[in-house]
Amino acid sequence: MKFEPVTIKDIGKALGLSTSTVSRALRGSYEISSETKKLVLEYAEKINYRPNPIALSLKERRNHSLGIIVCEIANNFFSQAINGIESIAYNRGYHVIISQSHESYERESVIVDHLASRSVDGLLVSVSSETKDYTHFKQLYEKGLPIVFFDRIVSEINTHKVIADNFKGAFDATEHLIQNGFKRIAHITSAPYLSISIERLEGYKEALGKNNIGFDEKLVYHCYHGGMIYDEVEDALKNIFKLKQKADALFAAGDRLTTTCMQGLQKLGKKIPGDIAVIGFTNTNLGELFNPSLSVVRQPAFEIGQVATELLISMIESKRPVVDFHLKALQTELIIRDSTSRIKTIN
Amino acid sequence: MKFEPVTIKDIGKALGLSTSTVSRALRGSYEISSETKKLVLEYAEKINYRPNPIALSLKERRNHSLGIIVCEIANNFFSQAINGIESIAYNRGYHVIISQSHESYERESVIVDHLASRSVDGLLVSVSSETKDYTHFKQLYEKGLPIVFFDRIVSEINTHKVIADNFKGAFDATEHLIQNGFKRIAHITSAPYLSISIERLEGYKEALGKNNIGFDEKLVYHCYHGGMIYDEVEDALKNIFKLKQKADALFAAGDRLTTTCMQGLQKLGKKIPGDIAVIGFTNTNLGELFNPSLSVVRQPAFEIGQVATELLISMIESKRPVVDFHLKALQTELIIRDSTSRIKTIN
DNA sequence: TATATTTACGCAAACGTTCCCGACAACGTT
DNA sequence: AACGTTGTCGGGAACGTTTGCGTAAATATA
Repeated sequence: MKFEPVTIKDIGKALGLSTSTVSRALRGSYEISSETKKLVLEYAEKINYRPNPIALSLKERRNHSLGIIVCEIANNFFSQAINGIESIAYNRGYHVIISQSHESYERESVIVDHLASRSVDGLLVSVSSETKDYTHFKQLYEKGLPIVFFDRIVSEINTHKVIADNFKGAFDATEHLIQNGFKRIAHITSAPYLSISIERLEGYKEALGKNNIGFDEKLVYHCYHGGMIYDEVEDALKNIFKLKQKADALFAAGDRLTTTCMQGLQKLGKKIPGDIAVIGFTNTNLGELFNPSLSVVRQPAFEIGQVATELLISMIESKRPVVDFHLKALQTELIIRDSTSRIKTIN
Repeated sequence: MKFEPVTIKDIGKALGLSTSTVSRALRGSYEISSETKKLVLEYAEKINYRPNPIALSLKERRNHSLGIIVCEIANNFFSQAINGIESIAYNRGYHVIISQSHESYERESVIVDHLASRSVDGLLVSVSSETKDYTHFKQLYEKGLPIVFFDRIVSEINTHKVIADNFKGAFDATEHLIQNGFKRIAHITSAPYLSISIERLEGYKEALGKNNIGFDEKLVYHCYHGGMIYDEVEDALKNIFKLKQKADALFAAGDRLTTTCMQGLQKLGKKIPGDIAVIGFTNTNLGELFNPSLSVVRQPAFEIGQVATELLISMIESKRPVVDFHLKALQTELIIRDSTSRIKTIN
């Protein structure tokens, strides 16, 4: 099938004008007589003329489009963040191209390449959990492609970064558990080199330390696929219950991780919070429907998307090279429900 | 900031060759000597040359990109469908541009226009719940832009359409309720003119009829924003409980609708299934974590996305005008859990 | 009336690529 | 020796748009 849009040439031909005149008339240039302008405008309206943005992109070397790379859109945090991104982008006249890495380094590299060569004007990225090498980003960035990292950021690239205050969020979650009487708190998190894992682990440790609870490495489990692979999570869970000194609570450090943990615990027949209390970093708004209702640390996903996008667009539209970079950390919200309630009975 | 990619001209200049020679060498044309080819290829590799797809699009009047329009990506059905779309698109060399209508007719028109003028090669769309007028689609379609509708389809445009078997899914859900002893089955659904609403309502009626239960209009409620607006749902729920002849079960006909109903019922303090049994059309995979675990009709979202994409690409790549259109209806899956279990006690 | 200024428009190049066409060697064939 | 082949390569147009420059006619100025 072929789709033949009408061009500026068609208008020119129909009206006996040159393309330059038509172009100028369309833009309302002062050097076109008002009659001609009117003529062109009316005709363009009539035949429903739309400028070809491909041609414009070629000329201006600008696309007015933003590339987004996330691991998965079927993830409450990311779908909310994307809504934030869109809300800003569209207002500023930018289109948005979303791609999913599915936590694969391989796919991420391909996507980055593809997006860059498609001439997106900038990139908004949360790196995949498999990514340890950042040269694919670095190369483009050094060539001048604006990139803003959000959520999972990369420290070795000096650009704007937007995150939730993961340290504080993790600290709050852990301390909440401690205050409710839990002492052996397991921590299931994503790949250890991921910024979010590091930050959240630190917050967890800090809360333990502050409350005079020793840090026990055997209570920390890394699921390299962030909860996307069920067995990874179930294995971690099984290990937790195999410990001689049993864990009495669980802090899950990610959206999918949290829900997958809940599924795993259910499958293993564990009572929450009787056998184990659970709190998770998740942006689901279904937490109150769960059995038991789920205590969560909620990230301001929408706002993170917004802030990141504003920063990116400011980079894109900056005349001079940007040298002053920000790391913005937005506050998380602790929502306490039944999955972490204090155990009343003594078994 | 500026991003200056290397072009075919740069290669030509560096190697003392014309652009045409370089172009041909890159494509491996037979009329270029193998030494020259090697020279060009190696140099291109060295400086990391990437062809500019914008220029290609301009030339070929093809984009190798597909536009997707859905109401919301933060919706289990759609995010899964999008995964299906991507899985096919990327394999076939197409990029995917996702846009959200947020159930607004206004936004939908703008997006359609924008996408079309951005020269996507085709459109995959599930219409917004506000959309009653389809001329924005028709115009483009008649001009030759391939469009495939999925999920919420529009009957008056003759093209490929891919849906779940909504009739059967609704029939199964309703009959399941009936078989479990429920007789006054409320039906909360989306805007009445939406294809999915019509099909599901028909299935619901059919199941009632087959089981000799009279259809009562007062049991059917339309939430025009498909569960996106909480109050709409709460109002419907309140009405249900105000009925003289009380409803004993609820069939919710959408993803967001189902979860929002659950939230509403919780807020109203209703016991499920004691006060009212619930089954919903939803693709959440968290149904078993709910309290009570949720019976659902699951749509093959991923497959729907795949099939729709295959059909779209076949339209795009077809040499001759496509005249033979398919309506594919994929089977739903009934997953029975506790929210519809037979009531044992008599209050 | 001759010259300067304004008004209103067209020409052509450019963005990066492909591809038709033509050119010109170095051959082999009569 | 004259011709046709073959193998390599370059020139230039085209895709749709913007924009610097040129220019003709119309008007204003001297």
